Amino acid sequence: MNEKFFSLPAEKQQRIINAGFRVFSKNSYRKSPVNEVAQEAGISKSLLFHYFHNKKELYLFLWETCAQMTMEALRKSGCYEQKDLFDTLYIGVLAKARIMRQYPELGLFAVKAYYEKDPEVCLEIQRSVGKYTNFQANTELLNLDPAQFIPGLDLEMMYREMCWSTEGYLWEWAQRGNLDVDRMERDFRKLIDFWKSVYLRKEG
Amino acid sequence: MNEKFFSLPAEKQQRIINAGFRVFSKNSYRKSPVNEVAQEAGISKSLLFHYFHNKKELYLFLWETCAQMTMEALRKSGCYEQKDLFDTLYIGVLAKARIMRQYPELGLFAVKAYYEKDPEVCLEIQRSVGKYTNFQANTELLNLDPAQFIPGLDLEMMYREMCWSTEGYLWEWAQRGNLDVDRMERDFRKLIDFWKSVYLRKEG
DNA sequence: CCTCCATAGACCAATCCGGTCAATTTCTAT
DNA sequence: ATAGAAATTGACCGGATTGGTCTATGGAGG
Repeated sequence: MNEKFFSLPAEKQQRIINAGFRVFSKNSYRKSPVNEVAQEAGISKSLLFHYFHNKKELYLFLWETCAQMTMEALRKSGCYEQKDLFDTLYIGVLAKARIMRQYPELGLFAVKAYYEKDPEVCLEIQRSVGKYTNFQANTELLNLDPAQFIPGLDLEMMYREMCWSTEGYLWEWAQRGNLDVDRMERDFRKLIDFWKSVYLRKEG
Repeated sequence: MNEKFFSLPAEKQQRIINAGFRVFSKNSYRKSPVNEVAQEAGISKSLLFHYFHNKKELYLFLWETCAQMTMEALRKSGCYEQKDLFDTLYIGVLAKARIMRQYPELGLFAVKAYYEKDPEVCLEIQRSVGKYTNFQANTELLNLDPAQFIPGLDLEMMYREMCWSTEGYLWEWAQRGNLDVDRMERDFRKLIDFWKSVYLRKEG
């Protein structure tokens, strides 16, 4: 890719990246016209091809950017150093919300790219995933102290249930297409409080 | 549409409908080639156009079929007459599983069509939705007896959380693209048992 | 052998798509 | 002000795709 891209005013870079996320998250790789990306970004197709030699390069750049930004945001949010599961979760959500304010479709793009099956890019994506994948894992579970929770609770089930719920919530808004980040933050605060009220052992 | 379609052997009708669900659930209306539908159904494009005069008609037929089948399945499953929330839920899931065995992508198609924004079909879809929408509603909540549940439980939150979780679960599999219905039935059985163990007031 | 009719393949015109290029505008340094 | 470099664009191209049509084929029934 053309390194001059990074000399562009930040706002313009962001507009282009966002347009890419949006278009590629709505359609499969093959059915996402570069043209549309340019239009949404408010620039000409030629200019886009000036910064990225071809569609594939643009796509892979978006993916790499997406991965980098997510990891960076999570890392510096400090959510990994948290002791309490719900604190971890909440801080993670806040971090994600902060990204989504700048790049609303980043999350959707990530998932779509992760499951992309087009042979033109699929291999590269998977290879790149491999590099990062060691981290996250569900290390959280290891640190859980059963004494904190109501007796007999199936901790793994609880965790999976919470993940699904989160995905379901985000997906619902993604379909509608007009995710309101403030609203999301509030909803998640309530959701997490709900979980605490249900899963945590009552004090006393 | 050409009524002769209904004289086709059931298995062939089903194959065509399934191909339609699959293609239209993967891409937006505009980017779903009729060609692909025909191929996936194992027939020629010409034949498809023989039964449905144009793309729009095919699409709208699929939507109508999808809505009819879903409502019919839910109605005759008897899940609406259930008293217990979790029984209702479980029977509903079983009913949905039965549909998904015949039409794996029906659910995905439904959501995609519901949120479709293409002006060529969007209006008709919404009009059709209006006809059915009176039903479902969240009538379930009205029949809930708080005494059944653990004290202080936010019933509405619980219900929404369960919905999100369900959506999240289905979505995750949808992305992977290889939903195993048996597996789903088992997972949901476990999920519902988990909810019961957490939300229901302990006997005694 | 004739008649339907399900079915397919070739075809068509329009559009779309990735990508290029020459031209024009804008910025910068003198 | 002006030359030159860089940013940016609109026009363009060849090939693929798409919705849809038309004609041909092949088999079942009489």
